[in-house]
Amino acid sequence: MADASVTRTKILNACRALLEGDAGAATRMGDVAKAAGVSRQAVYLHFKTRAELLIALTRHIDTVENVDDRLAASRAATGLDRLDAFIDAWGGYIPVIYPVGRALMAMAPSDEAARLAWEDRMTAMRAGCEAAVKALETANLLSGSVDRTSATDMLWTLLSVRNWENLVQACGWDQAQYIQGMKALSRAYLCDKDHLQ
Amino acid sequence: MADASVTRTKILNACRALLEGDAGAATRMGDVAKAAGVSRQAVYLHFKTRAELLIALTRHIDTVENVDDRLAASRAATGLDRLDAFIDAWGGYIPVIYPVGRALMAMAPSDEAARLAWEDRMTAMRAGCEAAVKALETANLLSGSVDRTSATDMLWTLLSVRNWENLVQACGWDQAQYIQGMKALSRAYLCDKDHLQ
DNA sequence: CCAGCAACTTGACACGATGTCAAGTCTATT
DNA sequence: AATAGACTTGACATCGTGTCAAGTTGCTGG
Repeated sequence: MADASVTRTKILNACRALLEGDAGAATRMGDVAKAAGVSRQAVYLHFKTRAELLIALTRHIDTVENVDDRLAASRAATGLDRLDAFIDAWGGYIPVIYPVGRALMAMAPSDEAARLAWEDRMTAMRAGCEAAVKALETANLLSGSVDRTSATDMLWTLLSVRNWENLVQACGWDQAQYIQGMKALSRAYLCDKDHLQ
Repeated sequence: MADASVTRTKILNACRALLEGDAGAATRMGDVAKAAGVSRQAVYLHFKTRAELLIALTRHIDTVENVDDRLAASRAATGLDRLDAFIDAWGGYIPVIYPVGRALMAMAPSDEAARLAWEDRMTAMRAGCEAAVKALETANLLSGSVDRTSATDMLWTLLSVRNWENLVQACGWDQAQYIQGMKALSRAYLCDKDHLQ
């Protein structure tokens, strides 16, 4: 399939490296081409638009970094463990997709395709939040003062990439602190105080 | 002073109206000019760049909407009341600056001036978070498991415009729900469970 | 009354990035 | 040797920002 083309892969890898570098989200199509050692047009032959390139890159990273495996662990757990496992899995994946995510988020206001693609990813992540909330509910750990939807909304918001960005990038938290903080935070909000161990 | 110029004010008001309208953050300099009933150049005579216009608009809104008065109430309160009052004040102000903030945030990745200006505002907001945390600490209500800085970092993150955007715009919460949710959330994280009423 | 200044208009233009187009080159395959 | 596919080259359209220069209008002080 087209996904296996050598050039295509070179472009994706070059793009990823640039997004992780100093230029970051400002990376241009020409920069990608140069870094991949191909012409600018070659990039357009594989990806019709910049948004398409970035979207393809998220999928490429998902594959290379095994998102599915990462998230599998959380699906096995129940109760509070499930919440923790999900935060470990997703929270641990954020730094991985962050560079592309950042670029995609940056162009979202002006590019419908980018916006939709990122929105889709976030909707998928929301399903994980919902499952975690359901697991809490099943274990009778969900606070009586929040319904399932609000709980999901809130957890989804708390685990947003923006919040990771703020804590880790702006506040200088390290990854472990972030994970711990998010576990404590969501637990504090979602669970009844007296039900906690 | 220049801030009083009729044309300048017309431009600011037109810009604000457009940012609050459908076009939103995509509002162009030409659109502003047209809406203000002046030439595009007139806009540039008053504001050197788009970023400068947006920054001036935030200040204009601050004045018109009395940010200072809004925040004054929270400065009088102590303990848990201070946290609540701050959330009421800041949380109630978010929808007001959101349209400009959104435009400023959208251009932040590519425009240093816009980034710095928004960062400054957020730093100012952080001071309010820090004061609220200090008030909790003074009242001996701050959880023993968080230090003052992490508590401030977290509260600052929770009260970010992005989180408001996510809950209110994406999840469809109404303003009152948002305020209530944030109060419950920050209280749950920041305060010791047994110290709560 | 008019000289002069300040604010605004008009229209052209440079720039930087995306995306398009057409023609040419290179190479593997048959 | 002909063909097809992948890539290159270089020109070009588009769009928004920001700049520039020359004109217009209206107010004001001498």
